[in-house]
Amino acid sequence: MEADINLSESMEDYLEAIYNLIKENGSARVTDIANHLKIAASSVNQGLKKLNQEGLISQEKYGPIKLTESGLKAAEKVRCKHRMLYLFLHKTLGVSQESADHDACRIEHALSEESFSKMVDYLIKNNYIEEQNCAFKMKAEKEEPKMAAEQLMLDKIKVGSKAEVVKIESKGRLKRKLMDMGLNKGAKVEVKGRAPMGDPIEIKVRGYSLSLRQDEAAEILVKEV
Amino acid sequence: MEADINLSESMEDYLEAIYNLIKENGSARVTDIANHLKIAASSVNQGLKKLNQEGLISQEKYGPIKLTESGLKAAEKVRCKHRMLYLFLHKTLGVSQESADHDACRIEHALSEESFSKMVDYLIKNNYIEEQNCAFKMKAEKEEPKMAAEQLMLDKIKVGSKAEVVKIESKGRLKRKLMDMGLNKGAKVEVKGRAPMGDPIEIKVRGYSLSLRQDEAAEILVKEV
DNA sequence: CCCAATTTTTAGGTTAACCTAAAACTAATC
DNA sequence: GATTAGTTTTAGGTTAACCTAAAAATTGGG
Ligand SMILES: [Mn+2]
Ligand SMILES: [Mn+2]
Ligand SMILES: [Mn+2]
Ligand SMILES: [Mn+2]
Repeated sequence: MEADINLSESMEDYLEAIYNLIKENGSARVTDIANHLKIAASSVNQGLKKLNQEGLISQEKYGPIKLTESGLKAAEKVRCKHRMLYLFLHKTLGVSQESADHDACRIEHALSEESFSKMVDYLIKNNYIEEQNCAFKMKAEKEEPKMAAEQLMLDKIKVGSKAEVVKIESKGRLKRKLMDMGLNKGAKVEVKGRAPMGDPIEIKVRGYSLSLRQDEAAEILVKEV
Repeated sequence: MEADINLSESMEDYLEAIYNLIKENGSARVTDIANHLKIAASSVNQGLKKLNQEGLISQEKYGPIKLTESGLKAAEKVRCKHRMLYLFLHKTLGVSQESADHDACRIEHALSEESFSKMVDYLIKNNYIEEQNCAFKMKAEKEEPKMAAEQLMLDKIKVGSKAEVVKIESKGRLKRKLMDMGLNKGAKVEVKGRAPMGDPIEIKVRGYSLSLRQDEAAEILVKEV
């Protein structure tokens, strides 16, 4: 309900793609976005720079793409408009899935807040959606598909839980070291124990047992399994 | 139903504006279009050049802007989409007139043929429009507001009818002469008589009686009153 | 550690759609 | 006919959003 800086259609599409990719794959890479939107990777890269400047994503060179708070909000809004429009076109008007989806992704950028909220009302009244499921916030959605299995840093995982490595955030030597220990993307890890001050964390990876310092573990992005 | 060269959003808006202005004022001038779309006249001028190249309008330097056959078709399609969307947003969803109109003029460019025709079906079923009134051709519309009081050349006006000068198509000396005779824009004329071969046409303007050669009369665009 | 494959970034374009300012032209009056 | 006001066009920009090709960094094995 605040400022809501005017985003261009492209910027909205980038945000939506990032949101969807993170939800599906756990991460949104430049090439994934490029394939999704059918544009060159270098164009995506430029777009991301702008989103970064606007504070909608956080991106360090070669680093993973994350939505900031305001970026997430904006992405959800676009996605919600897209889904509303899709439902309306497909379910109410009987437009084919392909056309409905295609048109929805163009119209989503042109729908004012007023029209959007009136359309939500209409869809609720006609039982195509449930009240709390979409109304402007898509609350339920945040929990159900869970934004792709909760992502957090390895040092935050509680003892006994299992997780899968998504990305190693650090660079250079440390990254090398961690990867050489078998902490590659996709590797399954289990947190076996933690010393009193949290400092050496004991994990099991690919059968091996490993001790990690907390600051090392804090560099490893994982998703709970 | 044919080729339907891809028009950009801007080009569609130009065509729509031209169509509406001709209908309302009898002519579409560069400045009118510019005011209507809230852009600079020079930008409109550039846009018109492109439309001209595409064969959608016919435009000679400093001359009047006319829609060609295909331009008219394209303009009608855009206008029809605009009106459908407006009706849907305003009448069905209850969106305010301003928002409905504003959104309609953005969405009109994003609506596929399929979605458009399904929406027309929907509006017909819900009695917001009549079948032949809009279905893709807007037939009725062409006649009712009559594309602004039938425009034709003065030599085609039948004896006894009255008309109003819209534009003098010729240039230079002849135009000067005709204007000096009082045939300015807005002047009311009455065709009093015509010689056997149609040649000298007798008209009355601002009280005076005048004789015009047929080729002179053929340069004067008028609308019937 | 080193290498090849992949990914990301940079460098250097193009195009559509705008803009302002100034020039060229037209309209209407004196 | 000349003057002035208004309109249209040209000239010379800017910006967003793309592109291709090449450089730089990362990934995952050997
Ligand atoms: Mn979109
Ligand atoms: Mn979309
Ligand atoms: Mn429009
Ligand atoms: Mn419109």
